[in-house]
Amino acid sequence: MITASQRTGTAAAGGPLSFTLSRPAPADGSTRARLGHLSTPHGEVATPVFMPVGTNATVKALDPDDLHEVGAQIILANTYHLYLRPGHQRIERLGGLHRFMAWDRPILTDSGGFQVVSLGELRAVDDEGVTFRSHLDGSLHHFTPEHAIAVQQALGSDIAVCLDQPVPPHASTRAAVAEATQRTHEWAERCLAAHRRPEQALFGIVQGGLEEDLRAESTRVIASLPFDGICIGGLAGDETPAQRRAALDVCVPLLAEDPRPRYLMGLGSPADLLDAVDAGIDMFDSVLPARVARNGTLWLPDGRINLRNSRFLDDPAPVQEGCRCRACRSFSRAYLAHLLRADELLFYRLATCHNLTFLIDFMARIRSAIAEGTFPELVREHSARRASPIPSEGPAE
RNA sequence: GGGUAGGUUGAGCAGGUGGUGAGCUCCGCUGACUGUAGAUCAGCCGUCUUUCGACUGUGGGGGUUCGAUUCCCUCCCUGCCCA
Repeated sequence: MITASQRTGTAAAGGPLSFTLSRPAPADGSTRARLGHLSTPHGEVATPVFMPVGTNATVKALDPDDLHEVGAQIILANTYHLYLRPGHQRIERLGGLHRFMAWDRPILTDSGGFQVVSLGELRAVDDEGVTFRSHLDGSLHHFTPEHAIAVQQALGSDIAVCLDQPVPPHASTRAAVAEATQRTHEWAERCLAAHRRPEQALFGIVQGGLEEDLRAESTRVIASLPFDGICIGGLAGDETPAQRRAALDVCVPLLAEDPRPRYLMGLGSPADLLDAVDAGIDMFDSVLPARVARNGTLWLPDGRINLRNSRFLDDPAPVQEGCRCRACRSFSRAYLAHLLRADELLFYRLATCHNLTFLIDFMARIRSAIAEGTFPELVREHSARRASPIPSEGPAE
């Protein structure tokens, strides 16, 4: 086994990434929410943080200026996608991912582990690695933990992530979860061994499905390795919020004395983030706000609206009164509803700006509540709002 | 005026040469979306009905027939050609 002292460049050794807690979770146990500070080669990140997803070296529909305006502190890009196109070596030749996409702040690269699930029929897994059939041209690609690390090193992200094998919650037997989790652990060690870039942090991933003992074991195994941070994977599928919370309440207490950041992979609804911060999570990513925006749904403090609904065609109000985003500053719901129907490209940009601004501001609000010690009230306020019988039309406006 | 091709559910079409035309694509309406094979997908989209189902509907009117979108008569409308 590799220990922290054998690796250079880990958090413990004062390496590429330091994580300091400016406000730890309170001792009274009212919440596990905490305030932290990530320091990376490309700048500082206040946690809890939401990371917009830029799979193909772009957050769809936005450019870096938009991302700055929206308030993105760090974004995620995808190893698998960039490996297939345009190729990690090409990006390396062109000066690395930051330069390639003109993003000067931190980048976290996902390993491609999630594609083990999302690509469905297009892949096969064995102990050695994953065999993917490219979704672009059908060509076969063998992806090993070592390969996943090599690609991420070529991309030059601030934070790399281990190749893992998530298990989709539906139709997963305990035996399948156990096997995938065990494999994830073996791959974690191989990723550590393959990782050579002292300026790049590396996070390990906890799996274990919804099996409490496997989650706990996985947490202990991954936490015992000298990673710079701990990802919790496999919890953005079709499990219920209660199941997710239960899984987090297994993992996080085992990390209570652990100084490293905790990253819950793949969650992105406001309610999910609030609950997971309460459970002690520091980092998040999700395609949800951006995808949902492109498909016409915009988030509001009291719910959401679907701009496809005909009632917005005559609505002169901004999407959200008082919102600082460029959509709300200049345009009406009627205009956005028109752009959506007319299939105009501007819609995607404006809608994405709004939802990302909304979520990033929501995280800022969470951070200030933690700072002020009022986070439990914020949680209570939101759960009361959700339980309230007044909004009769479900989660709508 | 003559010739010719047509008129099908909001639009554009398919089909149908005497045996029950509600099929497609747009548009429209609604929903879904969580480490992006997603600016995507699903449902609905003549009327009534929660469903089952019933009814209406092939430009209008008439005729032949057990039965007409199909055959006949007549009228209307549209495109093109010729005057």
